[in-house]
Amino acid sequence: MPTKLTLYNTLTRKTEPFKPLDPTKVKIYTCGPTVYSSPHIGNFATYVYWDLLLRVLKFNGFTPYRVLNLTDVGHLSSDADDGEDKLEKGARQSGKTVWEVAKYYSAEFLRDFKKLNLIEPDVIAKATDYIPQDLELIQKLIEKGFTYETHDGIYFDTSKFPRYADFARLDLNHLKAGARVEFSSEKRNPSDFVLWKFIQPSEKHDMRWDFLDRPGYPGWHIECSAIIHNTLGEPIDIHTGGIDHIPVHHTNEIAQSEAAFERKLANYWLHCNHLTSEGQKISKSLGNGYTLSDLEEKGYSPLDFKMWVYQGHYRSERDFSLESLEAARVRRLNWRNRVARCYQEEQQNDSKTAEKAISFSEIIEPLNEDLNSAQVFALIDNTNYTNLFFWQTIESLFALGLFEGYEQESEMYIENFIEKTSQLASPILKKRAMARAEKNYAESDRLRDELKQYNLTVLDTPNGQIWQYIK
RNA sequence: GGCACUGUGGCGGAGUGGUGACGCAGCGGUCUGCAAAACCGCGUACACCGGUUCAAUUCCGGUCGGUGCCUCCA
Repeated sequence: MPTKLTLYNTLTRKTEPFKPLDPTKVKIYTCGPTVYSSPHIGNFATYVYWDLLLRVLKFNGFTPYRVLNLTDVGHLSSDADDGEDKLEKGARQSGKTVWEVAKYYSAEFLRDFKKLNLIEPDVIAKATDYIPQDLELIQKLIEKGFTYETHDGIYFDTSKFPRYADFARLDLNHLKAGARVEFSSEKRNPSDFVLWKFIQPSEKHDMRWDFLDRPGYPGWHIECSAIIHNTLGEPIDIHTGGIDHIPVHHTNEIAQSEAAFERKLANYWLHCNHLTSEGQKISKSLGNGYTLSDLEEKGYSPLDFKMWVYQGHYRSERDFSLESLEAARVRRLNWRNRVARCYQEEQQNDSKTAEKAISFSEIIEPLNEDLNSAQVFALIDNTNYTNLFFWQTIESLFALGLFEGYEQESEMYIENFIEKTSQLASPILKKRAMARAEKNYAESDRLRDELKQYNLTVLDTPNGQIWQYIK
């Protein structure tokens, strides 16, 4: 009996059985990055986790349909007084236009997304492509009386939405006592947030759109509600994001969407925890945190990082270090070599049975319990008898590049890498077998060295030679 | 100040009311031209103090430590 998928739902704070509205189209929305700087490993950890969610959904027979947004406008860099958004700031610092900055970092994000072997979203929605939809939504909220206007923008009045505090279980009274929070005097409630920001005549803001006969730009939260409404439609099945989004962004998103459309926004809310890096919080504003390119320069594949991510649970606090990445790298290398070994064994005797291999229901069981990849990895390591089919299944779930090779120059994954490697190695292995038969060990060792240029070595097993990857 | 999370061997990291997974690192053995792999074996790790219980790492309370959010962030 296969197990049923259960997921931890922030909405109820419980692990619940997953029941989609429509199994043939499971509607998923993922809060994407703000494209104003290079994404770091902490950012990517989340997309790595949600990639597993997609693959586990597929494994359970569902068909996910997933929208990811790219925030290329409108997030303020600091307090409301400042009024400068992060993209504009990035542009000013680099001497580029905001549009160029957004384009540059979007491309970088998508490139790294690919490097991690992540399933491409069905829709990638740029915030700037949804301004009319934002305004439509804001107009609706204005008409319904959820908003008020101040000199600097249109605000959502959170007191008009009684369920406002429910999602994050906020204590709104104590929010007021916050030590670090300063309130705009024009705001009616501390938790009120801006839907649309007016650009003051003295302000420089390259990205601008007219609304109510004045130039302005969207607030931080509106795009997600507008994009969901126009690409998926409420309610959606799963909304994912980082844990930091619970008290503000997602709380506000729910308020906007549910006030406007009077339907539940999402049935399941999944939040992953944050990474720290070598003991320190990773933050864009602090400017710390490795990028995937940093790791590549140190000789690690993006997929080594992926291995590292899946060794832990998405809701745990994780601390990244190069030392633990090295452990993940070696583990992944060992897996790739096990795959290579299976390949060579099955080449030799075409029907190798893996009667002691673990069953697929054993693999899926921990994954179905709120995506416990770490436990599956332990099962995999405990399984001595595997075959190629087994590893293909593992690869379909984790996409760790066990069958592929990565070419640094072209930044492409090479398919059929094992076959190609085998073709390279087999003539050398043949010569070496002859040399060993003649006890010509000098020649045998020379041939072993020759394999190094292909990043390979050779093992002498009781059943003959087997090539293996060195790194 | 408010809210939440967390403390497992050298480094990571699952999990459970009743012999403490797994990876990396380390050690011993079998095997081996060498090497490696493979296989077998090896570590007295569950912060501390109470409580509940026949039994707690697992539940409850407290202490100490760490972290996150409440401000843009995944």
